[in-house]
Amino acid sequence: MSSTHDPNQNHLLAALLDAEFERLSPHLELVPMLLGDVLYESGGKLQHVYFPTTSIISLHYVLENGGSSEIAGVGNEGLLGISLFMGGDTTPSHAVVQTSGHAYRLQSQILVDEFNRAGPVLRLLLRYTQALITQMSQTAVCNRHHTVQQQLCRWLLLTLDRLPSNELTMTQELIANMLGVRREGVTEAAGKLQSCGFISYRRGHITVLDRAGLESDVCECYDVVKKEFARLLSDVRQRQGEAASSQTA
Amino acid sequence: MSSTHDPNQNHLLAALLDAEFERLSPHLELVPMLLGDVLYESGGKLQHVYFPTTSIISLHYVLENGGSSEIAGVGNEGLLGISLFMGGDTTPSHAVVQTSGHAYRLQSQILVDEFNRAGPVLRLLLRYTQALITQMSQTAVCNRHHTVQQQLCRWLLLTLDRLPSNELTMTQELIANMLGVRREGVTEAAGKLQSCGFISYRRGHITVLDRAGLESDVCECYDVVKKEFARLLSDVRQRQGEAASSQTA
DNA sequence: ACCCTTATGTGCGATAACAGACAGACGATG
DNA sequence: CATCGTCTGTCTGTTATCGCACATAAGGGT
Repeated sequence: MSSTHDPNQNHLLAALLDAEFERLSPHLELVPMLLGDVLYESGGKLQHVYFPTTSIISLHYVLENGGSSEIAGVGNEGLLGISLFMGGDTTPSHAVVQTSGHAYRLQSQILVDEFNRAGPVLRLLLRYTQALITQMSQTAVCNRHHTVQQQLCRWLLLTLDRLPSNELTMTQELIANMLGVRREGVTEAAGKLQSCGFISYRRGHITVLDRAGLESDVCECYDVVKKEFARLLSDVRQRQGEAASSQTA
Repeated sequence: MSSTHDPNQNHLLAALLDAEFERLSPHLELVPMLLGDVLYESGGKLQHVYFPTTSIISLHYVLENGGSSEIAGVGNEGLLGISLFMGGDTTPSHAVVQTSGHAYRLQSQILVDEFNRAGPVLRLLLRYTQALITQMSQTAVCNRHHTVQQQLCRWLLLTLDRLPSNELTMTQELIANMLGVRREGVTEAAGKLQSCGFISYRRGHITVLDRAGLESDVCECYDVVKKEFARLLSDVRQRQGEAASSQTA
């Protein structure tokens, strides 16, 4: 990874047909994404859509009392900014960079114009949106029925799938904000995972040592989301059959 | 309500322009919807899309252990079957009739064809889908952070907004399934609301006596959802400027 | 090498919701 | 009017998570 950047690192961009890619390509702008960057707040209007390559963006809702929960993450499998083409321009959610890295961005209007051609790009983006809906829905059920530890496993695995390495830079406090639980709850759950040998961590860095171990602890929600993404998006990897098509984990 | 049925009772159908409505109208079929009817299960394929008029449909996810949670409701403000035009054909969710009544249905292909014209219908349906996304997201956060009683208030108000009367036919057991909590939890919360004089109930029938009372107990989630629906869909009430445009409660 | 910010560990009590069991009471049905 | 299935009320104990307070430690900056 690292030094060379390529739009194909984003699965949606990689799935475009040549004709569509050629139209968009001149407008793609590589931008660095830094941990904590706020891309929009509730009701804010996006100037760009972002196609992450090595970064991960967290979509979450914030309550009046300060509580919050992540409802979905956006990594190299997707894009940030669906409200632009869905027609609402804004959403009540917040978008924050959860993992530093890069993304390609596009002026909103460029994507909207392409969407309005009502061709393959529209169909691809709508399929992605449906996969995102599944992720949000499953998160809702998971919030209700599963333990913090199960949810931590789910979150770790979903994050891991979007990263090139098995190490993530992330404090337990931030994870707690994502999951909408207390920091101490994450400390406890992470401690158990570490004593099982599944992960090891030190001040803001988590290394996954035993992916299978996490998978044995995770709730079904992880699988549901992964399978739905695979079903909706795996067969659209159309252009340049090359590169890692490891969508299904 | 009752004896006369009119497609305009569904806000989405009412929002169509004359030209689009004329195309779809001959294919609309009025069907009764009975409490408990299963319209689809996880992965099942819909033959029709449904535009509820006096019925309400619950979308929920079911876990392997039998637990479940409603992630959104669909009443006269919307339609059931977004996965058909989003491109996935199916979703992992279940759809069950929550309140008996009627709906207009349309052969899937008819709606998909209309959607593919990429005209006003596409734009309307996508705006509705975005509103639905907000509802799902807010439900996810609400599941995490708010008490059963607050969620019961939210659910009662959202249901009430879709009904012509202030009485709903619904056992506490069914409500518990919707909210993803125990039946006893609903009994307790409903008991408090009754002793406050906000509602009264008897074996499967709940009458809302003091709507403002419920609104004073509800969490912010109700307002967020209502306002987002109003923002996204109130200005699309295009055809026949008549009728109750009381989208905003 | 030191300090000092910041991340992590841990120990309370409090609370909301769960799990299961059972009593009572409504109201449809015959 | 009597019966019986089903809905509702309530009790017990248990558990997960919260909320807060504070101790410890890691590691970057000067």
